[in-house]
Amino acid sequence: MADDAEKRTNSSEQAGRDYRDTVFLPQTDFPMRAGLPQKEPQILARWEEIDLYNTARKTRQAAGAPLFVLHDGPPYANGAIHIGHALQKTLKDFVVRSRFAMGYDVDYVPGWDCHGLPIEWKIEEELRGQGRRKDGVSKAEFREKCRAYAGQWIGVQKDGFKRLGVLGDWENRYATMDYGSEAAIVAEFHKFVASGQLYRGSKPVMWSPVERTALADAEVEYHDHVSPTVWVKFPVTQGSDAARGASVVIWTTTPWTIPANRAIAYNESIAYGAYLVEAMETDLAFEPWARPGDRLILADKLAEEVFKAAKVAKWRRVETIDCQGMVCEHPLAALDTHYAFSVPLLAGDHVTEEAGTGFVHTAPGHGADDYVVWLAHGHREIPETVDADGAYYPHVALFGGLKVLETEGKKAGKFGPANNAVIDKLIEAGGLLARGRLEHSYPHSWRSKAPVIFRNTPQWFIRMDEPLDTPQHGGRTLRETALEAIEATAFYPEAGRNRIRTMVESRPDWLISRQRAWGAPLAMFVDKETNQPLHDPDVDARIIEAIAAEGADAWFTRPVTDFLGAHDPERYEKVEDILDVWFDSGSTHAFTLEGRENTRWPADLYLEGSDQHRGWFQSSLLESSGTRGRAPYNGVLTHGFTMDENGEKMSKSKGNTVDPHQIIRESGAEIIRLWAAMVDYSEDQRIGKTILATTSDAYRKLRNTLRYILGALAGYSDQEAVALEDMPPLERYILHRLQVLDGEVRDAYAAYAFQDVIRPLIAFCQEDLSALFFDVRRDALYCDQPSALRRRAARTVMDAAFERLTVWLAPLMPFTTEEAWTMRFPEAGSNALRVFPETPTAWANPGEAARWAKVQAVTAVVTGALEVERREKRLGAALEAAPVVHINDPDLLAAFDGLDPAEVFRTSQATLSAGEGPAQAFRLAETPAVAVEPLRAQGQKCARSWRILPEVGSDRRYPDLSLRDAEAVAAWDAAQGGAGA
RNA sequence: GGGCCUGUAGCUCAGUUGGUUAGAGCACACGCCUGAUAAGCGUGAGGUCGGCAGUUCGAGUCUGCCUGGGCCCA
Repeated sequence: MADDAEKRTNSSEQAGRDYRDTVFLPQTDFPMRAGLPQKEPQILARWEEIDLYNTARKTRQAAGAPLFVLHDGPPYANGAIHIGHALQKTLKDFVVRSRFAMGYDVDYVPGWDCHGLPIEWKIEEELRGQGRRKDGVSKAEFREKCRAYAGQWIGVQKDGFKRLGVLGDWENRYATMDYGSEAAIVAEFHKFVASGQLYRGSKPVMWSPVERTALADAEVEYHDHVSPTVWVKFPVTQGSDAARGASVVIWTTTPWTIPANRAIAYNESIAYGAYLVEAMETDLAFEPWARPGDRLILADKLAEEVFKAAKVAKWRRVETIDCQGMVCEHPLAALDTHYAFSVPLLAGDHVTEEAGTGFVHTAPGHGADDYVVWLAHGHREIPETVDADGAYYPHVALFGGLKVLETEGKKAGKFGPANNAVIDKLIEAGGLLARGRLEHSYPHSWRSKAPVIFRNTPQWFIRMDEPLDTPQHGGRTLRETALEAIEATAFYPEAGRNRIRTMVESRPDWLISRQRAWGAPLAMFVDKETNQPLHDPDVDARIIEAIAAEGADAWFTRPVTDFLGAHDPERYEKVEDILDVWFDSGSTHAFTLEGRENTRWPADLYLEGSDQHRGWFQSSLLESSGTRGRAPYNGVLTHGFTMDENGEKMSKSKGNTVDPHQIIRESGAEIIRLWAAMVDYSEDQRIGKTILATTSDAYRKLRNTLRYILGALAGYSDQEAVALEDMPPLERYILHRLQVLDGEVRDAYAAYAFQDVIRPLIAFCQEDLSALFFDVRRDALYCDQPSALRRRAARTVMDAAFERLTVWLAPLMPFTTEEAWTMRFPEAGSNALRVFPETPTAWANPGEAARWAKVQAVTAVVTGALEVERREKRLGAALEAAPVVHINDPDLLAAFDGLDPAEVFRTSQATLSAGEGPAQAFRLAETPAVAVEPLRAQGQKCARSWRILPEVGSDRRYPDLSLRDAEAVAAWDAAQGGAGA
């Protein structure tokens, strides 16, 4: 308070004139508050107007720039964009814009995945809503509805992506449902047919009775589900003496598969024994199915558990059992001769003794392991027991027509009567030992959420392990080709290589057929006599031509004679299955990187979420390896998933989702972009309120730095520029920092390490510019004459910093840098078209860097000393101080050669002194050679610069100014026509 | 249940081949400034480096186990 009063008195005594007008304060229209939600759409409109993407391409092409191809992984055209989309498209845009800035011609065609079950399901839902049954709608109409639905979402998503500032060839976006794409996909399929990589197999596949379709692994999700469990006795008919008269007990959660049973699997490393039931539990509410005297064969480790379930109170192990060569009869054999076949015991490693009985009921048509072990023992016949609706075929004795799952109405997805019917018959036949219920993880359809079953179906597969006799393959199998391609690909991060390799090494043949409507067809004919696909290039050409003209519908609606030509229609079966959507997306490279201008196959980069190791990276790899003998990409970059603020997965039910539209509405797309730039995208990232607030703070720091530079550069032109050799040390240091950053920024962008761009740049703005350069140079910028070398040098360096910051940050923050650039250079064209400017190597100056490290160390002691004075209320502003700084280290002292210590310390005056300094002087442990006496500045306060100097008053024209300020005002007054005090 | 990845201050991240009291920016608290002002400068507080055990003279860094989280599969 006393100080304030004193200051007022001082200034009022000398208040001859208000010098404010003569001070060169920062001047700019660049607002401190961004107003991004309003401003971004204006900038987008401007980009649209100048056709930024194509202009950039043409400019680069005219300059003979090298090509960079980023091939877009197609999002599914269903639903609004979520934060995961936003992250991914933003990262892609970082790549596109940074490659443009590095001088490349960048090809980026956004695309959409359109076919498939989720859209079919939506349309079915829509039809149900209208009270129409799917059967009452023609396939053509159904597909038309799917097409319209996908088209609508492409529009919505495209708008969302463009709003994020994503640059690309939106006009020529690709879609897997475009007629040309469908034709290309089918042409790719024909290549597999022609090279003999396709075969028709019979295999139990995941089947959804509710949707009447086979499901890919990716279409299945696991949920807890309560199933009935049964322990079933299979009487032994062949085996050791101990085994005969006993029953092998199996345990299953799918009683309905018992009619399909053909074998029992056991494990040779499990110990089995024959057990005699001696007594049952008493006081049971029901009559148990086991009886004293029963002889049961079980894994020793599991016997107790089984007896508990069967309510057996007392039992005795009779003998060790060797399962090899044992044969049983089917538990329903007594009820119907249909089941009068032998049930062999087969050894299999998949059998464990963790739960059950140590024996696995084996129905080759209803389980993957069952199928494998069945084939491994030389069997070929796979019984077909259940139809597409999940009902037993009529030929299945005792159960014909019964449904495993309900498929219609409210009970759709619930168990049908099959389970209970089988259990009842088992009881009747005396084959049931015990029953129960179990909650376990069970496969469900990703779409309908209904349980799925394993069902034996004829399907089309691409072989993984057949040696291929084509020029590209040279006898290698598809698996070998793909594995070699993985080794030839760059992975960011490197761990992705191992991940996809493991999957490709162990994956089964590629099941590509689906019994659905909305997709590209397996457009081929099969010879009914040989069961082989028809190979006729003319037929294929007619198919492709028709699909290219009319879409996939042509295959389904045109008469077969249109395609077959001279071939006998009676002899050929037309395949009406459609292709797995992964085959579609795996073929995008074929119709996006080939047959277009100014692009190249293979792509430089595929960039997707880490889930796509199983998905698009792999489907593209297999498709391309099968047809072209290598991957369609040279590099693969993966990002993690976006979690909530606590690192937990987002879900609508948890209510922890973050909506990109809301962020855009409240803060702007730039904030999403900056967030994406600052996090480690290769791992899972987090987003939420706190994190977005932190991001906005970082944004403000960058924005204010640009704003201050813009303000300080008001009226700057190149004529003012100072040559490097005339620069003061501080400016040389800043130029050195720019030179270092130039290399760091280029390297980081080249390696897609956006964090390594933004982190150093934020630190540079904070530490070097704001806290050092701007703070030290404020006095010169505000008060030196425009002609003063010091001020001109500072502005020259600010110009260099502005030129670089705006372009280095442009790929990450295109909106703000565009705003700043056009604010300063309205006629210079879009900032987004600029290339990283060369930064002279002559700017590199490690000597200055070393000097300023020392200067900063000394400054820290000075500020420490002043801080103590402030705390003691002896000092306010640093300009009130005139510290005496004792430096007992010649090296540290020499760092101040050519520097004005008062300017560096931002005090009014300062004195450097060699030597140890008085004992009571302020010291810091880190810099023991420096001792500071924080004296008050003597003299009068300059009314213009506010520095306190003894010289104030010595220019009689301006008695309240320092000499420098007096000269500056004199020049100012002269320029204004002599007006003065 | 299996494969891969991951857990350093409130937030985002650094921490080279294991080596002195674990760093930065932001946020926070306090102070200064009031000519970058819904700004700027400074000072400070804040971490048993997910946990346990081991290897080592020495571990955030290496090994094993456990635990939380994620992706993919079963």
